[in-house]
Amino acid sequence: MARSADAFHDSLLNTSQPRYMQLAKTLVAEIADGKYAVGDLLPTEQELCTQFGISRFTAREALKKLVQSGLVTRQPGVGTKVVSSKATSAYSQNMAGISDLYQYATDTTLVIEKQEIIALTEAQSALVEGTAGETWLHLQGKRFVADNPLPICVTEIWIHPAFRSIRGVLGEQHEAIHSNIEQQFGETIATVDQQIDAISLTRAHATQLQARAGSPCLKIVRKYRNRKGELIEVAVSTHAADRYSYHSVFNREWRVEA
Amino acid sequence: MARSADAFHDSLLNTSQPRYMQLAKTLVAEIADGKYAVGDLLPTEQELCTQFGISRFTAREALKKLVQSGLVTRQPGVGTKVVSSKATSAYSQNMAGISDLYQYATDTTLVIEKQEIIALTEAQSALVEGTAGETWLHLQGKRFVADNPLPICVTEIWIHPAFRSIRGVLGEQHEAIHSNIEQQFGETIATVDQQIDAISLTRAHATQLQARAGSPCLKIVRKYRNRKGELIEVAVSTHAADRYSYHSVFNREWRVEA
DNA sequence: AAGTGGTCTAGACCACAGG
DNA sequence: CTGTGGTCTAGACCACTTC
Repeated sequence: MARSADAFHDSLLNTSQPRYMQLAKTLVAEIADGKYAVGDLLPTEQELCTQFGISRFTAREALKKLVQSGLVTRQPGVGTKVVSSKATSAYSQNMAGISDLYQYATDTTLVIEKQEIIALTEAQSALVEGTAGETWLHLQGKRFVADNPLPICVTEIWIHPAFRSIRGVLGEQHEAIHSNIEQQFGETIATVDQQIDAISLTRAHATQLQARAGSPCLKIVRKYRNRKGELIEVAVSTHAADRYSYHSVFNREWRVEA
Repeated sequence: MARSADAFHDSLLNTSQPRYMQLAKTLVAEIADGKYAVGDLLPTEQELCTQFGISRFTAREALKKLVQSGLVTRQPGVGTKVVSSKATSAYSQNMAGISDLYQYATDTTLVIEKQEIIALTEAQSALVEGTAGETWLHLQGKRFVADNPLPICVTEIWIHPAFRSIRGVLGEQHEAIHSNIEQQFGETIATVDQQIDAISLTRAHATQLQARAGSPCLKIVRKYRNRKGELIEVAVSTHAADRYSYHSVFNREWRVEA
């Protein structure tokens, strides 16, 4: 314990990050290293306070991060129990956070077939929270997985006028479009909200997917926002039902409300 | 502002919930009512403190809830901006964690119409990760929302033999079945994994939902597990596409990254 | 310069689980 | 009973945005 506390205090020189985040990383590393095994109890809040010379608030903020990562569960009167030793469950289409969206983009291939700057129609302006007539960049393509020649979905993307000069988004993409925006413009995606619906395949989409018109499909709309809440990109994906399935895992939070 | 603050103080008599949660619900309601429109700034933390007579800690905890719900974004030097009013025609469920599953169960009504103990078929044993012949409790029902007489989904539930003696799960349910299991048996649900697919409505389901057979629908399979990873309950819900929409928000800071 | 949210401290009381 | 985590207060300093 003394060793990790020393390492922690050394890291306090790094002012780039808040203390609770540094403590969270320290604990994550210790769990990954096996210092605390699955089923073990982490030090209590009080112990963390004295060991690391921090207030209870800071210790709790750090422990919150572990709970949100699904590494530990907490219970009044019991303590903080380790339930998993790895922060991220690398594989499988597991949507637990933004990072999984990046992973998804590298695991699959998006082929952009059309790229044009368009003036928003009324309907489109409602979707992208803009005003009709604004000139957004509109992309259209299909997403493929591994060897399968059949696309898993057709994707339409709208990009805010400020980023419509984005380069290199025609043809095969092996990383996310929003990742491109982040790199080329220094913009950061802070939140993504998505909505999933079941709809009938339109004739046009059916042709592109080589599926039967009217068959069920998953329509996923993802809106990418910066930390100001401004809409940077909207992606609408229409998935052939038998080629795609959405999966996610939730871990118990610190609080249960009735 | 005086009215909402008064209503808030009245609700303080309700000790069933912490203050920050009550404040969060108050703000969510005010956003839904249009008191704050999309693009507006919410009161600052300082204003909330004085208006509601709470400390900054409590105000911040409440605002965190709104951020997690994707309703607002926050920025130092600027304020708390509304980015969504959560107003949709069809019932839209927001899933950010397990607690939202409890909330969903209390916001809607599940009517269980059939309850029987069955021996697993081969197909069922694969679904519930048991062996054929095991005797699980099988429930069947429909879920309703508010005044709408049309159900939003039909639900089938399988419960592990250890908990098949569960009581009070026939008729109208206003809390989650897994919540019942937790209370009656002291078992704790630690993780939930769910899978979402689009399928065609079978004739039987179409009749129950009073919808058209063959129309698209969302099929959601949720598996509830305890801390040991053992499967406690499996719920399969088939949603009429035009009555239900799945929504979730990812925030950048949800994960601890090394 | 003024005000915002982000971080942090040092206290406090509570419900709950365990011996 | 003691100790746990959950909630809450009243302060404080900071980086940042906006004027």
